[in-house]
Amino acid sequence: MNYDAVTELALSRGFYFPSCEIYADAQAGFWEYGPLGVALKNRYVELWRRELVRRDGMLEIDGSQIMSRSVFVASGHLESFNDPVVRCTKCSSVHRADRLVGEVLNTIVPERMADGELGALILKHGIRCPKCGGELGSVSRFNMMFKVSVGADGSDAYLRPETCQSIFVDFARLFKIMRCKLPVAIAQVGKSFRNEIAPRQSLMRLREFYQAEIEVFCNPRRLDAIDRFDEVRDVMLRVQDGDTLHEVSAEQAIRKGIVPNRLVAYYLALLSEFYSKTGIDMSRSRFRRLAEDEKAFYATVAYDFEVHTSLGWVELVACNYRSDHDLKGHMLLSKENMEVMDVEDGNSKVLPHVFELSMGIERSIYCILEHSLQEDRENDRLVLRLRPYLAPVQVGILPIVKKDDVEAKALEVFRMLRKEFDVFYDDSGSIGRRYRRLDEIGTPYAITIDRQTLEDGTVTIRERDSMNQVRVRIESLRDELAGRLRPP
RNA sequence: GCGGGAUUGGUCUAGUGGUCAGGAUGUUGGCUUCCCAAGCCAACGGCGCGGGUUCGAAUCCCGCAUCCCGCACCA
Repeated sequence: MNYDAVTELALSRGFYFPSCEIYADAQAGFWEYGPLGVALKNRYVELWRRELVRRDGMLEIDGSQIMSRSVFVASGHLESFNDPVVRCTKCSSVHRADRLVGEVLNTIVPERMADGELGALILKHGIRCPKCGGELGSVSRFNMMFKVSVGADGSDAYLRPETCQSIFVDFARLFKIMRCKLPVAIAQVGKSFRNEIAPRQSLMRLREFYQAEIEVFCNPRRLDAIDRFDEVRDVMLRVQDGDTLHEVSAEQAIRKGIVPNRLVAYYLALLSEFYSKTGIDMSRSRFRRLAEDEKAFYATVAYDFEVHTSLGWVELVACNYRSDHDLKGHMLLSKENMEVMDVEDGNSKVLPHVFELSMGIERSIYCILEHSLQEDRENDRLVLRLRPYLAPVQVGILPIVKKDDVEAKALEVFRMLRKEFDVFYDDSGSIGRRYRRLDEIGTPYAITIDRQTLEDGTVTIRERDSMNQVRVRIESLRDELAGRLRPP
């Protein structure tokens, strides 16, 4: 389906909707999860834990969202998490100063060139507005971090612009107390905050959003020494490099040099296996290798996991090789030693490098919804074909008619199941109407209580996708449902 | 932030100055109904915010906000 259909479903059924919408001063880029959205998100995160955190033996932390100024001095965000811009004094359009200068002078402008220097170059070469030819103003910066003041004296701190900084500042302690050996991965789910200039497309570009991040700390001399690689050597990867889409196994990707080392290939494979279980159509996905000018300021090699939707290609996960950018920065500023021993490398001291998988949860949720929502013309219904283990409401409980004895029995079944499963009891409207309502929110199973139930203690389980029904005994319902709702 | 379009019950929408803002869908209650959006009765619920023009504004003007598209940026 498309963006409009997903948005309409989200608004009308409570997956997500704009924040503070009853007030006129509500700001763009903030959205709330409604009841169904929370449940879907929680199940998504649980699958992420299962397929990545537990599978790989990662450590998970939950850091604070407000972090001290020094963190972002060390990480480079205060310096680099912004773009130099110039505004035209005539038409007031805004341009990237570094790109403009680079284009006109036909050179590459160093990323960290000072604003004054850029301004001087603009003056010296008489660069004017490319749109209207007007005179350009002075170079300024827009930092994307939200500044907050803490305590009575109001000292500066910032809302973290990416969750991973918590992991980096905690690294030395965690490595010691958790008896870590390289390579080790530390994971975190939490909120990040970016003061986007133009938030857009509901869940796709938010100012406050969830990330699930994984930071893999590794010895840069041993990037091919991953014994776990054997588990994924046959996993197929779709890697886009320039104009070429390679569809290869993880093993072939290494042999053909499409992915630089086994460590990167291993984690791309884990990610690929994870996403194939979310219900996203993997034939509409790719790992796109980023060109030099597309990468974040801290990355040396970067792949974006992208999914094609009605909005075009959407970036769900940034996979960045951050080298020792962060640990080195924090080590220099904090004086905390971040070097660790690598016993596998002759007991040498090493400052670990980092490969990260930085996942946008809202974007993932959106893609799952768009790829799962289908119009079933034959049966005149809208069906959200979520994988059963991701569905917000897992089971509908429906008395076939509203009659005392049938209702009583249905309520009995409902009470029996409600603590173990997310069940929804519905006795209003015709049975077909109730099935349709459940289909639209992705409920995989509906249990119907009818007259036969009163006679022989069996109920029907109706499957959302096939609309088929089977009869099972009430006593076996619990096991039956648990089996059907278990992740693969 | 710039340019363009839009904003009417939960959702989709009709309505371009003048009767109680109409419909569809939905929701709630009732009747009917034993397997896939049936029917009947009743009820609920709306003009994004602020200012202006006018005897009178959902409708015209201005400002703001939000949403959508393009540019730019990004998980």
